[in-house]
Amino acid sequence: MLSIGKLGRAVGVKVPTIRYYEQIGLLPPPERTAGNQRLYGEKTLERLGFIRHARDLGFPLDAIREFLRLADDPDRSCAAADEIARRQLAAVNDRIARLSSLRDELQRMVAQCAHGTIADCRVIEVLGDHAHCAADHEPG
Amino acid sequence: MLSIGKLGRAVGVKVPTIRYYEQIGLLPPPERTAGNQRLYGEKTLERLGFIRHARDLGFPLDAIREFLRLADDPDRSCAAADEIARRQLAAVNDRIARLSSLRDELQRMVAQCAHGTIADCRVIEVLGDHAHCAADHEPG
DNA sequence: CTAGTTGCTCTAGCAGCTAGAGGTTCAAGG
DNA sequence: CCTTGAACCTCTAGCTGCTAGAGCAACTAG
Repeated sequence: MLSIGKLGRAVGVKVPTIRYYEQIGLLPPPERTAGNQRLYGEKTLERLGFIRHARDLGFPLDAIREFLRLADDPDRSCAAADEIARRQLAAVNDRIARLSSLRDELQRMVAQCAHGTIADCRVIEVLGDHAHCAADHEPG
Repeated sequence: MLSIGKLGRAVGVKVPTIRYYEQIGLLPPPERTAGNQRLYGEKTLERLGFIRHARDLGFPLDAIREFLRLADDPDRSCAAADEIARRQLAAVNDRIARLSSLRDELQRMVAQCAHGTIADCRVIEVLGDHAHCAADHEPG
């Protein structure tokens, strides 16, 4: 059995975060010692590892909650889990595309900076004037 | 002179957001009508356009605040603005790299889903077991 | 002139934690 | 066995960047 600190260190999640996950119902209320301190077993270690990993991958807590409900009921169809993963994949592709055009613009900004005074520097101007923008976002 | 609603529509920023920017000092307190309603001129339109554009590009408000301070004082060296842009560029490249490995893993997850029950589905398993993870994040 | 939209201020809420106060319990060393 | 200090407890408040709502005042079009 692990204390909350050891669990946190084992999984790479901070102690207040674990308590927060319990509070919002992602983790079940654990056993307690006689002195009211939390005690965790293997199952919670795995469950928290799953949560941490999914968070690293950018899944919002709501999606993780769905995953966990599915995992708690393994006879149900895989389609739901698949659908969540597909949705996340689409969102990630979208974010990559937006970030790529952002990167292009930043590179242009840095390249155009003449290393003189602001008056000569295009960084501010590029950011202020939409006409100089190569990104995919719309004006107005 | 523009009302707050017209300014918002012109720039693509919601009305409460404009008031919020004023509250945190990104926009100066504007003129008011006799009836206490905000009135904006060209300068604020440009300034808000700048902010909106920079937000779209993923700059945090603190970085934007820095940019605006520089723009308000155009005799200073460009180096600071350049430095901010470089920092942002590095951060963006980092985010793109992380998202790319995330995309790979999600694609793998989706490809491995057997469209059967959860018991056969690797989505949950891949997320739970770090050994199946090709991403660059560390366990523990 | 009146109706309907837009504006005002203020407070509270969202995600996903993080930090602090003020106190208790546990584990290690002597 | 006792002490010390780290780790734990609960509770509240704060962070970013807004968004939503209440309850009211002012502006604009017909």
